[in-house]
Amino acid sequence: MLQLTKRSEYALIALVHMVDRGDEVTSVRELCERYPLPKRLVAEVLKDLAHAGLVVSQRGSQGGYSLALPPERITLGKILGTIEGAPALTNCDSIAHLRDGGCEVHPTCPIRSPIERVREHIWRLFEATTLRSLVPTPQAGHVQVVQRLRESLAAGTPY
Amino acid sequence: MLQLTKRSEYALIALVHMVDRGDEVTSVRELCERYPLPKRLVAEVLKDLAHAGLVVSQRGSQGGYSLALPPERITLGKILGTIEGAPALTNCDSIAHLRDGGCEVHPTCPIRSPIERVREHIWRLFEATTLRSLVPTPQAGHVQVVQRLRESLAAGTPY
DNA sequence: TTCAAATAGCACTGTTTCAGTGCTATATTG
DNA sequence: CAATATAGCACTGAAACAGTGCTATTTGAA
Repeated sequence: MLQLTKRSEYALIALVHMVDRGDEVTSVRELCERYPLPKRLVAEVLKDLAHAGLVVSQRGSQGGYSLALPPERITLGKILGTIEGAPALTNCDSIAHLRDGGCEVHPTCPIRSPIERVREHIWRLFEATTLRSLVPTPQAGHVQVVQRLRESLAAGTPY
Repeated sequence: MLQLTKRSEYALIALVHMVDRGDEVTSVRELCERYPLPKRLVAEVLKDLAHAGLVVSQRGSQGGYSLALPPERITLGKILGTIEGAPALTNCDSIAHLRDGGCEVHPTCPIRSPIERVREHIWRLFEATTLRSLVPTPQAGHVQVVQRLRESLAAGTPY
């Protein structure tokens, strides 16, 4: 349940790898030599990340991808939003559905607003989680996320 | 992304409705008269909830379902776990996959343990969210969830 | 007793989403 | 020019999901 797609998984692997690489470009070939990933699919994912401005591409021989922003400024929310689309927990608040005239169950639907709060909390977690904090070695990222969550709770917002 | 299934949505609608009903049984017909839901599918969902012990069924005429536990003791985690199966964010830690010898990418996979922490945080949120707190009218539930999250953070667990 | 209303159980179908691939064009380096 | 990369677009097979068909069983009431 609530499973991330393979695309998101590959995106995270690639991005974390690029953090280690620093300014050097990372090619799809390099990624697939280190991890057993399907080359063409990883290429598609990286194209999406480049289109979203999270990575920059260098075409041609010796080309590849590198981070477009420092890893502290790339959030898990932005990554997942790019690969999997806008966040939604129930079908009520999917953008496509709202465009068609809103939730059919609403306003009698009793779970819409409460579940939305849960969704928003998860989304805040994703937006508070930086790419830097996903890299195992430095511990600073984790502290930062906990700090921001504390602030979020202290601000009085439910959940 | 991270969309709940229709089954989970129907389960939540039914359970919230049962909170309002109190000790009186709620039939599938009653639910589908109030909300525009597919009757047979809602019936399947309620059967699953009954099998998991979250609701008790009363067969025969004038039968239906009612909560097997007070709404304070039914968690969102238990509900979603029942309808959608065990929680997993990446494909690495799906139970079926682990049974087949573990993640193919691991141990070179750099994102396994960090993303697992995110998953655990979301799961804790689900387990800290009671059915009572999902019912709009009383505000006590929300306070309770925030309190439990504060305790979780104060205990020093990351995220 | 008979009937109607309800759950129990099981299997099936059509649709959608997803993982992965084919193919061609374009850019860059040597 | 040739090799190696990304850019773009479309397609296929498989899996998950929404929803339905059908029959059996239980219960309450006429």
